[in-house]
Formats: sequence, structure tokens, C-alpha cells
Amino acid sequence: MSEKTFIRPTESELEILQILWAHGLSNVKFLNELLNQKRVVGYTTTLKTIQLMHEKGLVKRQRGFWKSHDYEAAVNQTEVQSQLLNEFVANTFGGSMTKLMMQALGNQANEVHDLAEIKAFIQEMEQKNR
Amino acid sequence: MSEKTFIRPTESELEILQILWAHGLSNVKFLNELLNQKRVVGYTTTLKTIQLMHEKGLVKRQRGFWKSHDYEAAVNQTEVQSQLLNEFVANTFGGSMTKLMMQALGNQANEVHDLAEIKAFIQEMEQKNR
DNA sequence: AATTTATTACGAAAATAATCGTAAAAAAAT
DNA sequence: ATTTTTTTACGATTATTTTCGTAATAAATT
Repeated sequence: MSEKTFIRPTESELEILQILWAHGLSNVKFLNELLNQKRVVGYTTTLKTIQLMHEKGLVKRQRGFWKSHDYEAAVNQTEVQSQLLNEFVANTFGGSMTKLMMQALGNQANEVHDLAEIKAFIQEMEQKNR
Repeated sequence: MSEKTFIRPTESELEILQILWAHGLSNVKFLNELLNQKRVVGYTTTLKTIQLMHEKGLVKRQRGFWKSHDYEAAVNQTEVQSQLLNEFVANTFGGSMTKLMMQALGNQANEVHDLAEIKAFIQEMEQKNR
């Protein structure tokens, strides 16, 4: 039984997790470079953030080939996303996932070009719940 | 031209907004009672929070019939939700609304009993984008 | 070996958010 | 009119998160 007490990443931590999920093992220099593509943030800030993440158990670390540490996510992307999604729908949509979905579809219809994919998925769900 | 610089409500503020959206004009006593159905929070805390919301322009207020103030939301529910949703999908799903949708469907399929409704909506969208 | 450069560790400051105590003001009850 | 109750205003405290300066350590370069 994996007794997971969910560790809620802060917003900054989530930014880093996204990089780690996308790129795997990364050192601080690399993380900081990617972060700075979106906003200005000092090297030591990034370092401190990931050190806190390490203490919290959000990331694992190991000595890199050279001198630096390499970090990788220690939490599962889908689980974290799913947990955060549930909290978000509770906080923002009064717990109604359906309302969130409608909103999402309405908002982003132009960008959600994968409507077909989603529709297929829904059909699958309908099968299961029948 | 309504030049809306989005005012991001904090989590506590969002709780209050949800009540206001659902119930309309409310005084502090009422708000605090509803909040306390979910968690313990002092009267003056609620008062302080809504006073800050008033300063920020998140709520309007007027003298109630009796002595207290009545507050109501000054921001549109759909707009706030939509804005927060966009930020959330950026922060948590790397900006991919489709991934969020898939996750939502997978997660909550049992509770999303309105699959038909969503499907119909998708069809509508497809029409528009054709 | 001495110097330069890269990385880490530590601690503290700054920014933001949430909490509530206390006193003042307003209204109601006596 | 006095007292009691309700509501508001104000300011301070606590908690959380983000930020970074400075020094220590380790490796690379000279």
C-alpha cells in the first residue's frame, strides 16, 4: 500500500517539476536557464528552490559526472496533476468537473483541435460506465 | 474599452467569491457562517478578507437594511474562472488544455455523468470550427 | 601550488497571504 | 439614558513562499 501523503508543490516548484518531467535528469544550471526563458530568476534562487524540493521529497538527486548535482522528479506527473486538478476544480468550479470541462471547451475550442480525440475518449468512458 | 487588468483572487478570496456568486448579496455574518461549514475561521478574519477584497475591487458593498454591510461580487464568475483555468493549465499541464481534458475525463469519469452533454457541446464546437 | 571558476550550503530578507486581538462605532434592548 | 450586542476598523502577528547575498567547498586552469 503506497501511503502517499500528497506533497503540494508550490508554484515555483511546479515550474521546476514540469522541466524535470519533460527533460529528466537536470542540473541546476540547466534548470535555471530554462526558467529564465520565461522570467528572470537568480541562480541561487533556483538552487535554493530545488534544495527545498529535495528536503520535501519532491525530487531525488545524485552526483553528476562532473561536479554538480543532477535532480530528477520523485513524484509521478499524472498523480500530481490529478491531485492538483481535483483541488482546482473544488476551489474554482465548486467541485463541478463538468462545468470546468464546458468552460474549457468553450474557451479554448480553437486551440483544442483534438476534439476528435476527446470525443473518442468519451465514448470509451461511456462503454465502461454502461 | 473595458481595460480589465485581471485581479487574481487568493484562495481565501476565491472561497468568498464562490459564496457571493451562488448567493448574491451577503453580509459578513452569513459569509463567515458558510465558510465555517468547511473549516474554522474567525469572524474578524472573514471581515478582514472581504475588506481587502473591497479595496482590490473584487466586491462591491452597500449598507444593508440593518447595520451591517452587504457585499456582492464585482467580478464576473465566468471571466474569473476562465482566467484561472488558463493559468492553471499553463502551470500544471504545460499549457495543453487537451491533456487537462483527458486527465479530467479519466479521473472523474464516474462523477462526470454528463458525458452526453459534453459530447453534444463538442459537436457544436466542431460545427463552428468547420 | 596558486588562482580562477563553478557549485553548493546557509541564513536571512522581502513579498505575499492568512489570522486574529482589541478598540471604536453603531444599533438595539433595557 | 444606560447597557448590551453587533459590526466595523485598524494594526499587528504568524505562516508561507520567493528571493538572493555571502561564504564555503570543489573542481578546473594556469
